[in-house]
Amino acid sequence: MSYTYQYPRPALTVDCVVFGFDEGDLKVLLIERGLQPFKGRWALPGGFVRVDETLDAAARRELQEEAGLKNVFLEQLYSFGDVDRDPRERIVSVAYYALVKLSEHAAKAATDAANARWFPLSRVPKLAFDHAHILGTAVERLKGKVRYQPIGFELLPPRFTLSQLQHLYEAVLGTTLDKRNFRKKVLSFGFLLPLKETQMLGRHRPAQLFRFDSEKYEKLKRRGFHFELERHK
Amino acid sequence: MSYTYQYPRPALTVDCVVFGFDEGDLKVLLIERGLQPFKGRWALPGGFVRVDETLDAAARRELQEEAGLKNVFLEQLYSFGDVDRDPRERIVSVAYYALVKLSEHAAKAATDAANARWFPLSRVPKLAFDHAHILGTAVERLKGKVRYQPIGFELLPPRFTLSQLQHLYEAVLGTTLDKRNFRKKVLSFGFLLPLKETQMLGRHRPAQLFRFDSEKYEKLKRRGFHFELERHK
DNA sequence: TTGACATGGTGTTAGATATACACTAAATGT
DNA sequence: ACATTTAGTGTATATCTAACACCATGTCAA
Repeated sequence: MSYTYQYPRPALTVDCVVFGFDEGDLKVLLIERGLQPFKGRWALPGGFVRVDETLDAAARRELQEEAGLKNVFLEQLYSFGDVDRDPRERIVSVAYYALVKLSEHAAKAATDAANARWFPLSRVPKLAFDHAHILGTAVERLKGKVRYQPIGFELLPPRFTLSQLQHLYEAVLGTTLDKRNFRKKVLSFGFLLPLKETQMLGRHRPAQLFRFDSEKYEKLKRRGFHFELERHK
Repeated sequence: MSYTYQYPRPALTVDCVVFGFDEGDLKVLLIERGLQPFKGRWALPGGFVRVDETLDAAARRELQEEAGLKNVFLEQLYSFGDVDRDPRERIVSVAYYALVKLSEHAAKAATDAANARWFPLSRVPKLAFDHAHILGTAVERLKGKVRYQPIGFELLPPRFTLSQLQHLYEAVLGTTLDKRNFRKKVLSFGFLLPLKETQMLGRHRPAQLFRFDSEKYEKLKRRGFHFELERHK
């Protein structure tokens, strides 16, 4: 079976930059390519867009198929259309970025796809195609976005400590933050719910656990509240 | 001549939201469709991506062909891929937005494309395809972007008064701003160069003209300066 | 020529927000 | 019990934001 058109058409793919956070490190999920071109190189999960699925659906399907990921935060990033970005033929790729709670998904991903691995951002290997460029764009976007939308919580377990939250922001923004000022600010927002439980890890004082109250956040947002953590520079 | 592929492929287009600013109004450039579908309806300028041109190049070519526009500020907006967004067949569109100095381009556009017209954002007619959705996305993006990047100047003549600048920001953000605070802030940035000339328009005191000093802005940016006008809300 | 009109241009103050900074608390392991 | 490690807390200062009113300079018409 084949399909014929009057004019030549670029092929259309989606590629996903999947971020996770663990042990104080921001990580990205990569797939080892089993086929040419770039056989053996690491690449972003992705694949061709089917003619009967939306772009978002294609991205979600690829995440499921290649990494065993479901129900993750997913947002379109940018479309990459350099003429020579794929050596085979003209391929335009719509890139997405996803945020996953590593605590929940690490196990699954390991079993579903033996050729998938998490890499700390500081130790990403040489990537196939223009994927290094896409990854760079995604990191920039994430940095910009965490400041004014509470998406950081998508990278943490459902229950987390304020220190975890602070370390996440420090990793994403590439800065260090003042503990007292950070706590004062995030608690002042009013959408962090202290739980009854605490977390004991290591030989030191246990930490209060919180969860992100998204209903409360939505309510605040509708009333004109605007999230903003750490202004630029 | 025809082109055959093993799997069906969506067609790929670019569409451009072209913004202009005039008489205190933010405007958008639309094209009246001469062919089915949506014959006679207004639509965003755009067209098919050729297999040997980048996405940016396709957007620039369409702006040139359909609206006589050259050398304008152009940035990718978002890619729209709903399955039924075009009644003919599956078409994915990479949307761009452009900012043009109406003072310079209004005349050209009028002659180059008889079926092109500027509409104030408040009087946009019913649009073809999902173009109303694309336009809405572009307006949101513009609103967000003017706050933290000095792109407003792309919509003004090379020499402008502070009142013009303020009215532009008021139109884009949909608010009113305090004149003294606004002037204090933009002048404090240090990239507005007062010119020797003034502008006399109407029977009142003439206004000082300024130009945007982009070299100075770039220098400041490299030193860690970060433009920010009117924080959210 | 004078006065009405229209827009241009200018500073200060009070309140809110951001920043800098150091010690005690509670658990564990030796 | 003490050494170690991370959790948790308040205040003072500097900076930024927001609110606010009047005079200046031109044109036009009476």
